[in-house]
Amino acid sequence: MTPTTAGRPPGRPRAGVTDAVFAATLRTVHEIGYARATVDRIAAAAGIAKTTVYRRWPSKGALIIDCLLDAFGPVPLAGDDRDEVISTAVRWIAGKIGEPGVGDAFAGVFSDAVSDPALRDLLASRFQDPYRIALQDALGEPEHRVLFLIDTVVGTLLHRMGMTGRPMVDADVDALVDMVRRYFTPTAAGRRRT
Amino acid sequence: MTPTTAGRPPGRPRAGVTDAVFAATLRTVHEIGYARATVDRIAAAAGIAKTTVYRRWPSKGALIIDCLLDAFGPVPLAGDDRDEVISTAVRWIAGKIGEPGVGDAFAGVFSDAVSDPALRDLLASRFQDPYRIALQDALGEPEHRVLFLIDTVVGTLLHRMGMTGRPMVDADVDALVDMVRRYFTPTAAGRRRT
DNA sequence: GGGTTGCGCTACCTTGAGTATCGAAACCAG
DNA sequence: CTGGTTTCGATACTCAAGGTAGCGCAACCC
Repeated sequence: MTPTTAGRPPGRPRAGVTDAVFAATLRTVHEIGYARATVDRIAAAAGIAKTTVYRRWPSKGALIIDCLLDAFGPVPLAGDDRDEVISTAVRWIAGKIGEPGVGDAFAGVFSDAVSDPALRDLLASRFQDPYRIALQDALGEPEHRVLFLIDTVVGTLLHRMGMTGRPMVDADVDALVDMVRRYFTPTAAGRRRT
Repeated sequence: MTPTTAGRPPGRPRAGVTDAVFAATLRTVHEIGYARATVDRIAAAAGIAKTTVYRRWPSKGALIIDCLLDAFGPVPLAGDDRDEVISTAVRWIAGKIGEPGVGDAFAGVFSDAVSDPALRDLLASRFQDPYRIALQDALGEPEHRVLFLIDTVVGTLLHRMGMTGRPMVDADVDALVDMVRRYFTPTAAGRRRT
């Protein structure tokens, strides 16, 4: 969507602030934690007014979800077989959650979503579903198996993040990869190496 | 501590309200969700004043943790081998989380703990540690392995609870048991049955 | 310059956690 | 029965944060 395309609407054009807001969100969450990262502070960190944030996103949760979508991007589905696809995907999400601010923000929205059905729906439809569908296609697994895989991997990573405040260390990520690989690749029990 | 033991202190004795408060907590959380289950409402459901709750527990989080400790009780560690001990323990916690109100309350405190370091410490020391130590003893595994086991099992169950609002169905609990059993009982890859 | 829309600012509403205060109630000792 | 001590319930309050409303001004097009 270049600025000159398809009949620009009248009036003052919107300032391009989304990138600045996303960056400010992750930075603020990383520095002072999710709870203290209020919309006010995030807006201030981005150099704009709180009201401008609420003109773009209907709620704090929606902002964080969009921020996470931007931070995560599409899931890499590289690999010759399911074994490798799963390993790659698990390591990818573990790495993303380990990036400064991302894990905290993820755990934070998830937390808020627990007791906010509207946010839960948003999280499921806008965030989880795209990855779920991509994984179903790549793995040829039914929906409930992929949902179980996501519960396992994301749940484990978030639980560690939530209980310790830090992302999972590499050695435990290796263990996680190993565990889900063994379970989802029936014949992989014997071939321990890539 | 019977009432007549060891020099009762002067003044009006405390009313025995903890059981009523625990019951009211689970009931309220189950009926209207964690976020709307305010301390005010819980107190009202228990038939006492909010101030009385705060005389017993220093924060809402502390109340919920005590309530969960009461609801969970000690982990059953039955079974002849590690394989069975793990299965029993996993099914036990899955069942507890499935009880009305318990899973919601658990997911709720966990959520709050994510961005509240004090509550996180409380959750780790008062709730997780006793079970972790009991499992270390029963399984003869080092601390980091048991922590990984807990992350996996609890994380998966809470993620499902958080994303769907409902506890995990039995078939998926079976899958979870299967997965962690395979990983934590190296020789179990061959003997698929109990 | 006129029309239209976005921005920053300030003030505000609401909810919920947690605190302070005060009178009344419950217990014991004498 | 009275006094001392502690707890209870009720009310009122503070504080933080999500979210909203309104206003003056800025930026764009014609």
